[in-house]
Amino acid sequence: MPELPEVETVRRRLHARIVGCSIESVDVWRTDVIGYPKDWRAFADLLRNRRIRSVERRGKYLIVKLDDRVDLVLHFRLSGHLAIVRGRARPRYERLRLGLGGGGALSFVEPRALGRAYAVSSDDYPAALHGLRVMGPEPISREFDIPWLAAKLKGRRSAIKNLLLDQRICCGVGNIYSDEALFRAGVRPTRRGGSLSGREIARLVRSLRAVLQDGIRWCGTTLRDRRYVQPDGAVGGFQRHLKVYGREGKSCQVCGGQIKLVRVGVRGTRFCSSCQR
DNA sequence: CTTGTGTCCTGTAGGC
DNA sequence: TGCCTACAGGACACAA
Repeated sequence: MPELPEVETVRRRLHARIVGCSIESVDVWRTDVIGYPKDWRAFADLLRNRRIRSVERRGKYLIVKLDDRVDLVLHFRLSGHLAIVRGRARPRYERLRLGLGGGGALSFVEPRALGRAYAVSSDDYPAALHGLRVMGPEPISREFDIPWLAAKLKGRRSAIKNLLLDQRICCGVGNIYSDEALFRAGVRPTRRGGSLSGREIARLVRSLRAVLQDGIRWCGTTLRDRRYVQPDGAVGGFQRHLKVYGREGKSCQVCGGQIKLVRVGVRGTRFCSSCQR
């Protein structure tokens, strides 16, 4: 499940590989992964014969900037990834393919077909990508600071875990990094957002930054199901550094207690009941 | 405004 | 062995 560190890793790899290439062909194998425009032919027409100028990221969205102020925006949801491929062979679950010339192509692979691709001009953003418009600041930026998070948590009765997953509050964070950040901060995922002390909020801001930066440093988290791989097929390395996610029933590396699995809202949530209060 | 629930989708894991 | 069901997850629509 690509979260901020995974999408950022993909962004860096892709930037080095595809900037300057032109999109020579667009093949849409499954039309329901096209989020905007509604008509997949219009989507293809917007992208064809445009040159790739840069690859950027906002939260979990990957933004490929093209000529003439047209962007290709991708969201991988749970199981999507990109593959740089050569030749005519199609990866399993390829939903969209951009031919880049010289036999190379960028392939959008999405087994569950929940991920989406959008072709938007700058005017289209509000209509096409509401989530992007209301998204909060990047948690690894200066804008995401203690007063800002404190204001967002104030008076909130929802579990802090759910608030961290809210992209308007904490963009780029998903199930893995929210559990890891809460562990590092020593805060129980079930705590009501409004109940956190100033000290706890400060720890949480630091923990979120640190865990996301570590995730980027290790090129993301690839679990057994390989839902996230880099465009060249390489796996990430942060799974070796997870303290709670996927470790339910195992012992806490800090206190030796047993890592618990509970449900917070609809999400499976892992925590250590003695380290996190 | 906030909070909770249902929907999308399909491979995988579990029960029998 | 094989069928069936439940589940995972992020974003969003919608109800209360």
